[in-house]
Formats: sequence, structure tokens, C-alpha cells
Amino acid sequence: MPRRSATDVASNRARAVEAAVDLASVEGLEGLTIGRLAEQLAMSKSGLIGRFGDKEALQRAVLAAAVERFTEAVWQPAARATPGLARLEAIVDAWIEHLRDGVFPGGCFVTTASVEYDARPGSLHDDVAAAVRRWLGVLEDEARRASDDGALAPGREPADVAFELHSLASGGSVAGRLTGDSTALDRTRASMRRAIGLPPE
Amino acid sequence: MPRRSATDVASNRARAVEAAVDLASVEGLEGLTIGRLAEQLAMSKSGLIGRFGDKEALQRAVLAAAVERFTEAVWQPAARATPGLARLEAIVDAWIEHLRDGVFPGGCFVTTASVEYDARPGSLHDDVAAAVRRWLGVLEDEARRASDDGALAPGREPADVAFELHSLASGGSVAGRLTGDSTALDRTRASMRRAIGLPPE
DNA sequence: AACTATACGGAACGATCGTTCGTTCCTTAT
DNA sequence: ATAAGGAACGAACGATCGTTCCGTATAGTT
Repeated sequence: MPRRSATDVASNRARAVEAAVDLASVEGLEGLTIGRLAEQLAMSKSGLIGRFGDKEALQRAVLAAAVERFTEAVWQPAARATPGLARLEAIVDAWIEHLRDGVFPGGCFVTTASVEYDARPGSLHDDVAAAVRRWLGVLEDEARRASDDGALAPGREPADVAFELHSLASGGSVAGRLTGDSTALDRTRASMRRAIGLPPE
Repeated sequence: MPRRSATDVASNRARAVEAAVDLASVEGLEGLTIGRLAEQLAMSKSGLIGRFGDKEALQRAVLAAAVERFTEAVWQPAARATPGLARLEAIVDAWIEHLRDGVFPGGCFVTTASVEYDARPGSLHDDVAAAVRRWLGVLEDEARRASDDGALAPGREPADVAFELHSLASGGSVAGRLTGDSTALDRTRASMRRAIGLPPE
């Protein structure tokens, strides 16, 4: 078998991480296996893990890549909108689209990781928790801006809005996917719009 | 080592399932291991699995027991309330209490199982999906009754209410547990009350 | 042209996975 | 009293897990 030239090296690692993201979005970060990933990449287990050190380092790289993918799909398009309520609306749209398009073949990656590590300590727990806190912070900032603009119902707490949006997207995506309910994302979108005081479209 | 008398036999199986529920609520149904469960029960792997046939049968029994535990903790106390909005309110209270008390050491079992099997076919997927559909149906029935009573906002669909309650509880529980946010359940309760048109307490 | 660093393969490691087998013990029914 | 059924054991199975070691081919440096 021909060896890969060393110029492909960097892209090879990235290729491994991307494949691992897809695999782990279905099987979970904990269900991710070096053997199966190596097989899918048509390379040896030792060659694969040698790039990362050990499995935990691979998992952390995979998680970081998944967060990156989420950010690109949801935050980046919404960042073009005006801060405040308009941006919240754009986030909701991009978020739902992201879930609908199947950016992750196994459903929202961060939700999967959240459930896997919500009761287990370790560096992966910390990484997932940090990512979720960061995202909740982004949502809260936008909600606060909207509140300052008077675009939110009086007395509505930005932190509550952020947490509610996250709960709805996360919970709704899972339940819809599990039960095969094709209207779930529409319902979730409507609920999220309701949460920020937008009229049903 | 003294053998267990055969009169304990029935309770022994139940004991195994209960221990497995606690284990699987942390590690997931997929992360459940015959070896570790047997060790915790101080019995042999073969003796344990012999009771169920194979691992999948054990997992299904564990799932059924977890659903039973949830039903007892949430539905049973709420069933005493008047059908309709009052019962929905009672469900919300019991649900939050159930999450707060840590009926499952690793967070809501059904949510964990939902995430594990939302992208993987098989009999376990079907069992989890059936359980979730059944629960959504219960919620929807109560919401419809509330709607018929005129206790819900006009135009509010019972199925939407049911789905939203489920999303909020499921997503909120996970996020709160992951980030260590002690106010998450209070927030979730407030959101759920808002979803059924109840005033903040 | 020689050297260094690294990416990868191949083989093997001990551990653990789920499962199967045959045996022993206890309870219950005959 | 004896036969039958079932529960649990210990031992072993092949498979797979993550990991380690070493050889080797390649890329970049001097």
C-alpha cells in the first residue's frame, strides 16, 4: 500500500477528526472506538492514536471540532444580524436549520455529549460544560440587549430566556428524532419564537 | 461462599434490575456492563446474565423498570389531581421534584436513553420511543382537557403544549446538571408553568 | 549527502467485553 | 423418598478494547 506523503499530514489529522465527529454524533463520544475509526479511515489503530496521544485527547479534539462546526452553522450566519432581538431570531432560524439539515448525522453533538458527561467528572465533562456555558452566555448577552431595547416582555430575565431557548432546542431535537416526528422541529421553532416574544410566523 | 436460598430468587432479580437502573442512569444503557453490574451485586457474570438471556434483554428490563420508577414518581402523585390544567400543574410539580430529589443518580433515565438511541435502530430504540410517545400522549390528553375547559390560551395546540413541556424538562434537566447550575430546575419549572399559562409563583 | 523528526504500519500486550458450557446446590412437586 | 426445575457458580471462549513497542518510509534541515 502506498504511503501518504507528509504534506497531507495536517489534513490527514483533520480528516480523522471530522470522521470521528460524525461517528461520535451517532455512537457518542464514549462509544467512539479507535478500532472502528481506524477501520473507517483505512489506517492502523496505532497510526491513528499516535496522532493524539491517547483516546481522551482524541475525544477532546473531536468535541472541539464539533463545537466549531456548531458555531459555524449557527452563530456565524446569525452574527450578521443586528444585535438584540433580531439576532436572537436569526439564531433560532439558523439553529433549527442546522438541526434540520443534519449537520451532525446523529443529532446535536453537544446535546449527546451533555447527556454523556452530565453525571461523570473528568476533563471531558469540563470541556462540554464550558462549551455549554459559553453558548448560554452568548444567548444571554443577546437577550439582555433585546431587553435593554425594550423588545422583551418586562420582567423577563435574559438568563431565563437563554436557558429556555437552549432547553427547547436540545430537548426538542432529541425527542423529535427519537419518535420520528417530522413536525418536531417546526414545533420547536414555534416554541423558541414564543420564548422570545415573537409572533408565530 | 453461602448460596442464596431460592426463596430470595424473585427479589434477587428485582434487586439486580434496580441496581442496573442506577448504574445505567450514570453510564447509560449502552455503557452498562455485565461485569461491573455482577461485581456490584457480588455475583458471577454467568449467574447474572442467565436470568435475562442476553444483554439486550437485561437492558430492556432495566428500561422498563426505569419507566416504572418515573411513572411512580411523577404520574402517580399527579393522578390524584383534577384532570386538566390542575393535573398539568401537579405533573410539573412532581416532575421537577422528581428531578430535584435525584430519583435517578445520573439524571433523567429516559432522557439519557433517548439520546443514546435517537440515531440507532433496534428494539431498544423502539422501546424508548414507545415510552416517550406514551408520556407525550398523557401530557397531550391533559392539555386537551385543559383546552376544552378553556384553561389554555386560545389557539394553543395540546400536542404543542405536551411537546414543549417534555422538551423543557428534558433539556433543562441535562443542562442544569451539566453546568452545575442549582437554579436550573427553578428556571425550568417557571418555563413549564409559563408554557401552560400559569402565573409565576 | 547525512541527520533528525515524524507519520504510519504491524504485532503484540493485558484487560475487559458478552456469551457458553457443565456442575452444583436448593426448592418444590410427586 | 425421589425426581424435576431452576438459580448460581467457575472456567473458559473468541472478540474487541486502548495502549505500547519497534521498524520503516518520508520530509525537512544542515
